[in-house]
Amino acid sequence: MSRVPAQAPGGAPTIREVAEAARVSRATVSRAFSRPDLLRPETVAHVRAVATRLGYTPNIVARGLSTGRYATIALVVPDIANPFFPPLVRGAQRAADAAGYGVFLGDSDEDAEREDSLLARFTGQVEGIVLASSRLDAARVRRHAERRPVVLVNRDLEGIPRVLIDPTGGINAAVDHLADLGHRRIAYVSGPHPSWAHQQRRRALRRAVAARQGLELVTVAARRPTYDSGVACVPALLATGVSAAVGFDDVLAQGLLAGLAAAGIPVPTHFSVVGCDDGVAATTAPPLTTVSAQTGEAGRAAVELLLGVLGNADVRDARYVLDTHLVIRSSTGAVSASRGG
Amino acid sequence: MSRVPAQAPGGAPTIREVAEAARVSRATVSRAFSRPDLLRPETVAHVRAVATRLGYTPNIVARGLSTGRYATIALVVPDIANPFFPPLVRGAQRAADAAGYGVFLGDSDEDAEREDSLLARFTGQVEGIVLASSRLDAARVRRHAERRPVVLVNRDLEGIPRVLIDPTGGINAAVDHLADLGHRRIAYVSGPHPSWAHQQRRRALRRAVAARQGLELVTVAARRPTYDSGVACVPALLATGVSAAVGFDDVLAQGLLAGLAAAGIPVPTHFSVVGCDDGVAATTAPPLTTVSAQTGEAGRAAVELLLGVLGNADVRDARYVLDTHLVIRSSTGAVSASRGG
DNA sequence: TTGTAAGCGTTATCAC
DNA sequence: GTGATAACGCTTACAA
Repeated sequence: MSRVPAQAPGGAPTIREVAEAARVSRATVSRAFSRPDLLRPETVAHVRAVATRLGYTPNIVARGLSTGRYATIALVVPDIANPFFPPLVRGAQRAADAAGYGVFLGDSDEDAEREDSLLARFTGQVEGIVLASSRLDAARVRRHAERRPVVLVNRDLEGIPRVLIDPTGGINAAVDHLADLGHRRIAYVSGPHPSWAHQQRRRALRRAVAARQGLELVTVAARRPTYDSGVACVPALLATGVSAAVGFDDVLAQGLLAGLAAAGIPVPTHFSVVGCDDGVAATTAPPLTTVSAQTGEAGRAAVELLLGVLGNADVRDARYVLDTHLVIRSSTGAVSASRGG
Repeated sequence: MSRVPAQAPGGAPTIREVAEAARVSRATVSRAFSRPDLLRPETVAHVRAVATRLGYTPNIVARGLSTGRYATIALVVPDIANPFFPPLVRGAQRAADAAGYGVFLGDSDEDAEREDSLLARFTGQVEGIVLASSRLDAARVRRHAERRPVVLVNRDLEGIPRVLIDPTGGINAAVDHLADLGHRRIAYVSGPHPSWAHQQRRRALRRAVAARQGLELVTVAARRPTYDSGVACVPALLATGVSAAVGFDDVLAQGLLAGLAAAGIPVPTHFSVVGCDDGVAATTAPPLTTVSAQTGEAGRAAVELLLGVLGNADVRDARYVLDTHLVIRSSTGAVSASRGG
């Protein structure tokens, strides 16, 4: 067989060349890297020296083919351009890197079919998969989880390890905060209905409001969790007569801020807005009071959970819950006379 | 030898099992997928049917080991959390996916050493590399380019294919725009000195200002291209007595906006701000007038260039230049009486 | 402690 | 048109 050498340009040296140069067998070279404890120290030193001189690095792909350990995981997100994900991706990639793992990134573009085909493709070449805010139905997620270890982020499926961002703490604090400021009627500007995060946030809000005397919650449906959609929601929001709103996420809340400004309603003196995620909240105008989530930590935790599964740790049904807290900035204030709840 | 099977959970079928079930040789199964034109149509159909029944998919890693074609590229960025990169990553991943390639993502965390080690790791398992806004010195970039095909984004090294975002068009338009509004003295709030993008923007600004009568450019050094740094720059910016500023990027410009607001300077009536990139410009308050770059397109183009190189297209010294244009929003206005240039 | 050789799943060469 | 078989680069029983 004579094909294009795998390491085409530069022709990276193989284990065989190192073996010949060091006058040992290929097995010995292999062991000098993967099981040095089995070799005489001098042998290890000698082989390593020769390898370095030749610029040899073990070929991870070939090793993977032999051992089944590809040292690679996949991370699939619905939309890397959504500010929620970059910190998560960063945390995940960093944790993987620290463990010597490479990360395949997949962007499903919010599309279940696309996500499905990305996963099908990855299955053959990764050891495990982190699925963040999956758009797949439970059955399909489980199907993939049968073929490869899967860790979910913000999706709660029994039997599949998952890291969940629990909005309860932050939402409770937000409702307390708004109540303290004198708000009585509060709106939730909703997220995408099938989203786990949306379900959780809505439920947490309902409970928080129900637990406090004299508060009322109304829901305003946003078309999509985008800035533009937030802007567009403002008339409907104002029509409800509330004096404060909690947005599904920061981006939506930022749109609310812009729409309110356009409508001539000053924030926070005449209307209060709370965001979620703390992704862009620090840089809005005014800076958003928001339910802060540890997004990067979620990415990190998901990867560590996955590595745990791969290392046979019995975390089959792990459920790692990250809590949230309220960060008070400048988009919330005392209820005004004109719009008191 | 009896090790953990490569496709551990679920045990994906191999080419051998399909061959046996279909009563043909492994070679025939292989050809049914990679060179169906060499087989009788009925054979192809039969093999494919059996494969489907068994749930067989060719193992990309094994194929890669045999052919040297891993169907995988690497994309390395300095900081995925910087809003400039997510659209680029998205464009790149999409283009790669369309060509059947997987994307390894690396985040160098703005650190050259880290970037170096990421690249060392990727070299053995990818066909080529896209290096966006590399923090590596030219020598090191070239060293990597010797081992694997590399395409650069926003870095201009002769002999290495690159896609460049040329700020000239947008900057010229921005200077015209500001001049038309009556501004005479304009500040450039600078980016990181070693950055190619910064060098280009500064040079384009200098030229644009020099080409027009009665304009003057001053430079204000930002510590880093961040929101906070933009806020912190405002006193120095105001001390220069200019009436308008162009920020290195949108994030920095957004900080300027916030700092100006905090200083009680209304934008755009008393001060004008222009950003760069058009990453977050549409959602600032007020919405930023900005030099819009086709970030996603840059990612797409880089990948296609790389795939071209891999397909032996002779683009060794390709230099793909994307131009920019000015998007006028609400952060620029006529110079005020009090701060006229 | 080290070497031999089989095998990971695929493709390419060469027969038939 | 299809089948043997060696090879891709590496790891790992098993022997020595």
